[in-house]
Amino acid sequence: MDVQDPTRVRLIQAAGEEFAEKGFAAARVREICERAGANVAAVNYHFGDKEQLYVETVVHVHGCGNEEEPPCGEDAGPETRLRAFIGHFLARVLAIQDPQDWRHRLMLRELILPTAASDVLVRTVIRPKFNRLMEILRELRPEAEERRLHALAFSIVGQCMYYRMGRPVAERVIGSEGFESLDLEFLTEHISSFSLAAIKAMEFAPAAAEPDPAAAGVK
Amino acid sequence: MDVQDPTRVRLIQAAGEEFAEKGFAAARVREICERAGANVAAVNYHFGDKEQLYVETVVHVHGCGNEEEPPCGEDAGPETRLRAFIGHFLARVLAIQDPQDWRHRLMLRELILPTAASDVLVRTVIRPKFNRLMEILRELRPEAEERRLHALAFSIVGQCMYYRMGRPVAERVIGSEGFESLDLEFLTEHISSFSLAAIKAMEFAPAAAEPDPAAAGVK
DNA sequence: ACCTGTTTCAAACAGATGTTTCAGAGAAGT
DNA sequence: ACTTCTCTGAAACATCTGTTTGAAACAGGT
Repeated sequence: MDVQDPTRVRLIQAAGEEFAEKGFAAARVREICERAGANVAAVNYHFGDKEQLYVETVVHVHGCGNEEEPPCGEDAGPETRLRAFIGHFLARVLAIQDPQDWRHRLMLRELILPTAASDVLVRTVIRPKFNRLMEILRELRPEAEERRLHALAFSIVGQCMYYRMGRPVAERVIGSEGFESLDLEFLTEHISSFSLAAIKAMEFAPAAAEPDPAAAGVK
Repeated sequence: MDVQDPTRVRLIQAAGEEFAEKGFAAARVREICERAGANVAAVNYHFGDKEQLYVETVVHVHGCGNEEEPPCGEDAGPETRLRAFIGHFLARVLAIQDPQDWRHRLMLRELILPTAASDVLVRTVIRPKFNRLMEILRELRPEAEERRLHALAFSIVGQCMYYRMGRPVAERVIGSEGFESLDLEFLTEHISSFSLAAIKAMEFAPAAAEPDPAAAGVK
């Protein structure tokens, strides 16, 4: 938030912090303008109204969100690529603790309480990333039907995302020192091993073709 | 929201819906009072102000949240109990689509954006449930260290919770018809099998390369 | 110097929002 | 009937919120 930046980008910066912290409804344009060192009228002059500022702020996140690409070549095997995917995903998820990084917190809000702006987000950022994951899974289990692949992908994404969404409560449940010990390296290894073990060992029962009626599978 | 209910409980009911839908900041007391069929002054008369109404509403959720218990006896094996746990958890998670059921949506907001009210929630509802899961996992893999058990528990909880938190974006990514096909029965089976396969097959490497000590002894 | 289009600023505006006030209805006890 | 207490109702209040206005500052071109 340099002073010499044009007002427009200072506004987006300040708006990002404010929206990420308080959400759209609770954010105040006066506070945003104060943070940006601009006049109250600046928002309406540059963006029309509060809502359009919000949309442009969310959209701006995507532009900065695509920068990093998976640090793993396409030629590697599916296992390696899945590990890289999870590590990359987790790294961004856990970076949320950085108070400077309002982009992820804003993104999180968008994901849970979606507005019109999140359509763009899904199309440009999330769906491509999701499709890449689906490709890896398809390589690992080519015989799995589409629905099963979706569930597999969500199982992996869900494990990672939980450390973003569930962080406040998880920290209170197991204590903050216990939570701190779950660092990036350990979690990457854990979720990768957990998921790969499951993917490789799982039997995809079509539905009724199981002889044992459910719980008897204890061994 | 019966008309003959006392104003106080009608207010909490209406406030729950409103808060769950729009969040604390965006919720309007006039709207709440209108839904409750009460006067605008009712909120301040019965609860003091908007914030205390919010606290009492959240607290009220916990009272109603404990009602249901796991539908599975304690004498069953850990695998059966884990399946029951996941099924029970998922059932509540997926019930969020019920527009009548504002409690879970409100709870979700509390978990992500925790206020003072969520301390009570963690202590009375979440931690007991989490501990029950930890017991099951300890039975399945008694040799696992505490940190690993936490990660395992979060992997399971994360998979389930994703269908609550990530629902909006997941629906847009794979299409609503694809999402609909992931019903309670299928997801319970999937997450249970996925997690059990992982728990049984996973090798808990402390860090360095273990030759093959206790980990392989499951199968 | 003059015009022109752009940007900033202080002030004000209209509407919404949480809250308060106060008169009075209703019930219960004496 | 009288008091007392609890609760409701309509209106008003003070403040906050997003937005607009019109003048002024600024930069660039002619």
